[in-house]
Amino acid sequence: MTDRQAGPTSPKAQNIANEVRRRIVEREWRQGDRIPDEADLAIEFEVARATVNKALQLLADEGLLDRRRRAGTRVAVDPIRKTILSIPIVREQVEQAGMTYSYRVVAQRRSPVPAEIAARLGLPEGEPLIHMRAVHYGDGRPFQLEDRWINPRAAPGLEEVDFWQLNANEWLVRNAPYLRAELAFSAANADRREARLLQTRQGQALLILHRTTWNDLGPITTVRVSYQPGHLISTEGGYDRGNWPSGEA
Amino acid sequence: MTDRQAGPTSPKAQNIANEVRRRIVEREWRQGDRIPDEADLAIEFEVARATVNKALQLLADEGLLDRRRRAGTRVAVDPIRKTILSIPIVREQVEQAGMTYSYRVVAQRRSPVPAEIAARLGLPEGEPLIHMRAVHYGDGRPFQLEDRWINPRAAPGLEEVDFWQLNANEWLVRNAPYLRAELAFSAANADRREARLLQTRQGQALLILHRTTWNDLGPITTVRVSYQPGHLISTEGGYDRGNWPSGEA
DNA sequence: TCAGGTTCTATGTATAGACTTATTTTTTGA
DNA sequence: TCAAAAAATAAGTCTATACATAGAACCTGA
Repeated sequence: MTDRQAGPTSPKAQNIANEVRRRIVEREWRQGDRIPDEADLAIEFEVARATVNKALQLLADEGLLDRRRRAGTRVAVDPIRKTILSIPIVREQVEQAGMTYSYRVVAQRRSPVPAEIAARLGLPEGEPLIHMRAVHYGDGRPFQLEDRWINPRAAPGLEEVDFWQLNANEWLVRNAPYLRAELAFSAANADRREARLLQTRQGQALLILHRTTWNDLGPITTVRVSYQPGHLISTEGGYDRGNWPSGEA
Repeated sequence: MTDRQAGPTSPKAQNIANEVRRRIVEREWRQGDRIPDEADLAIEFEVARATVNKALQLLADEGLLDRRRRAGTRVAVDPIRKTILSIPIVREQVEQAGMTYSYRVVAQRRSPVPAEIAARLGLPEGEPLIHMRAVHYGDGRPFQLEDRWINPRAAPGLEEVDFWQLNANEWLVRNAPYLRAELAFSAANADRREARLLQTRQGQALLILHRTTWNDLGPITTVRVSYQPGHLISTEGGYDRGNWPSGEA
């Protein structure tokens, strides 16, 4: 009934997901509770079971629901905090902030990989990789610093590239798509070189991002990014794509 | 034909997604290229269009594909790095590391909210909130430190709780599910108090996590977590759920 | 030439029905 | 009593079909 008077079009699965969220937040359904099964909800909401399934899968992906075959669907006891984090390309990030982007390679050479990095990549120690250090600037002020190891065996076409001119990150992103990525955050005190390159003082706390990527040929690259002091990496909106219940606040 | 001999069962949509990934990584389909439309792929893979749609949506969510109505599907030019980050509950994290968890409240009182926090929460300055500081330990050694502001108006039942005994984080997680969350990372030098509580030296670089959550009643809580020196927060597996192509490496 | 409308097309979403599969529950039998 | 076998059930997946809709592409005609 009231077939559709909800103006702009509201995807049913979204609406159902929102309604379920509401019931959870409103504590009609409490943590650990079993909720009605898909078939029942399909009847209640007057939709096909597939639609309910889609909605509930969405919520399960968010960590709000636990679903198990035959056992049914329950409100997660520990609504794990899953967020989608997207690491933008530096240049875009800088330009989006209205600044002029520039890039400078500080060092680059082919060099046998040290033990620590080799372990991270799963390569034998001493394997010759390309090592480079570069600084990214916004309006001439240092924005981030990268210390990167690249495995030429996993990045065909790499040898021809002149990284003194081109941004390694962008070349890799555009030319060596990866299958798997690992990402980690930590903090470190700026050492003397970092302090100099980032134009800050030694000992300053820096946010560090480690990223390693692989394709089917093996590890492509591992990079340690040091951000300028005070930099914030943030994610927003706990939930993937999805409109909010109208009265969002 | 060859109806099903693929042993364990492989969800078709997953397989298609993997195959598309392979074609992208293998550079059969290059960044910016338009790929065949759903109908064609459905014919090629001998599945229903809905199945292709599911696979491609998955890849679009990962940021590997750009899809637009009528314009078709293209390989993303900047395969944005989207990762799912899940922040575990402290206690579980500690216990999973095989350590004994403990928790100590350092300070707690009702207090008018300072301007900075008020702004973050979208509340008027001076609103009386509950402010608390606590340390989480693993095997008696400080693991993380939290500095939290709680809005009792958004967390009914809060007044009765004795946070000197109970873990605020867990109580909130279990009793005040949120609709929206904001999360941010940064780094900071330990001040004198932090250094003392974390048993480290002043100036030590610390990884800081800020989290603020809302429900339909307004902001619930905002917390600043300082991790022990050297702590790493990592995410793994660039892709959501999804089996890997068999020869993953 | 170009603003405005029209057509067309690839994706977005929903549907009913079927079948699969993991698990729980129940039953059976030693 | 307890373990193994059988039944039941809820989610997981796929199919075929339908219609909606954004947005290119193509037409107009002034």
